[in-house]
Amino acid sequence: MTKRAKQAHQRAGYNPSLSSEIIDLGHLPNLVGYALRRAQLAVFRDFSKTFSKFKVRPVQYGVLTVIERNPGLKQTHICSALGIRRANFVTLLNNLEHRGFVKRGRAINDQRANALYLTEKGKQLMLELRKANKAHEDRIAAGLSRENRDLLIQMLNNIKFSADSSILSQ
Amino acid sequence: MTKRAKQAHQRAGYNPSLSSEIIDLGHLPNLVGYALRRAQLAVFRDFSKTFSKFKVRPVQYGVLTVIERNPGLKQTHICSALGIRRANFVTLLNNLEHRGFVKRGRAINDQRANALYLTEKGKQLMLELRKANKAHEDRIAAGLSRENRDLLIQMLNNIKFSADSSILSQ
DNA sequence: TATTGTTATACTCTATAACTATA
DNA sequence: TATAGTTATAGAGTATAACAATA
Repeated sequence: MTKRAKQAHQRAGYNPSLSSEIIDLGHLPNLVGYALRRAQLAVFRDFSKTFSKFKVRPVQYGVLTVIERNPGLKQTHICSALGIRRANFVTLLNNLEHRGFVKRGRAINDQRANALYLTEKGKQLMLELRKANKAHEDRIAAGLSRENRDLLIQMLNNIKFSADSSILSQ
Repeated sequence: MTKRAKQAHQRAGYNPSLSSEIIDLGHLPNLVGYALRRAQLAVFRDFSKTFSKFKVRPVQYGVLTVIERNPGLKQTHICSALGIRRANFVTLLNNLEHRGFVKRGRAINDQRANALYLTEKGKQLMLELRKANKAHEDRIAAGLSRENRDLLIQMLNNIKFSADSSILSQ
């Protein structure tokens, strides 16, 4: 790290010499919620680093994936599947459309609705994103056996459904 | 759900009749990052519901726990341990102090620093919060055996450290 | 009456810069 | 020079309300 970068970190409040090892976190490290939050932040950060050259955030990757797998889907359906508010989805989609990855078509049976498709450019992008995502996924699961990785995902899904059955209302 | 509540949900974009089961999410459900995000949102929501009567959010519970276990700690140390920016910690702490749970004392060896302590009211609150947290934790781990719950936390910590060694810089 | 997409808006979270007082 | 706490501020992310066009 350069001296300049170090000074920037200092101004922003980053102090690498302060280890949390000397501080008693009590039962926090043994709580599922705490472990989840820290893990999610770490994974999100690795994702951002991996996808920064594409200017694609996790939620955008999710949206592109769903559109690719379900061409012609309405905006509301995607919102429902991914837990995004209709209102917030508009800006997100505008961005993907302006960049030429997604196209808003007219739905056949409903003049109110848009049918969403990937453009050729969007399909090409997905080829790149899938490769990047593979590398990202391998990295964050590096310390896990195949069985444990599958078990982890199964347990996470189990938590999701047991703790909140109305996940779509977020 | 009342009709009024249902209409409020509708205005806000919530549509319970749209199940994501009919939509192909591709590989998303099999990605650690996606599963983590959904699980974390669900756990956060259960936490908020459980702690709403105390007006305590997850990060506040974390801060109170660390202060309780390490009386006299400086603000910077808590920030470092929990991954909170110094600047953002001020407002958070002001809130806990104004409500009478935490006290800013003067540090003995450093006139710049504050030494943080729980007040009696804060200690009493923690008795209640620990009970609420026990119920919350039992609920989100309801579908997991003791061994699997421990394994889950171990795996989450493993992800955290392998994906990002500079977690404190967040 | 209800739904789809949209705009406007507000609130929380997170991030950086810069200041002061001390070290 | 560096650190502790603070203020100001800007950017995400997420929430609700309300409207026009259409069902």
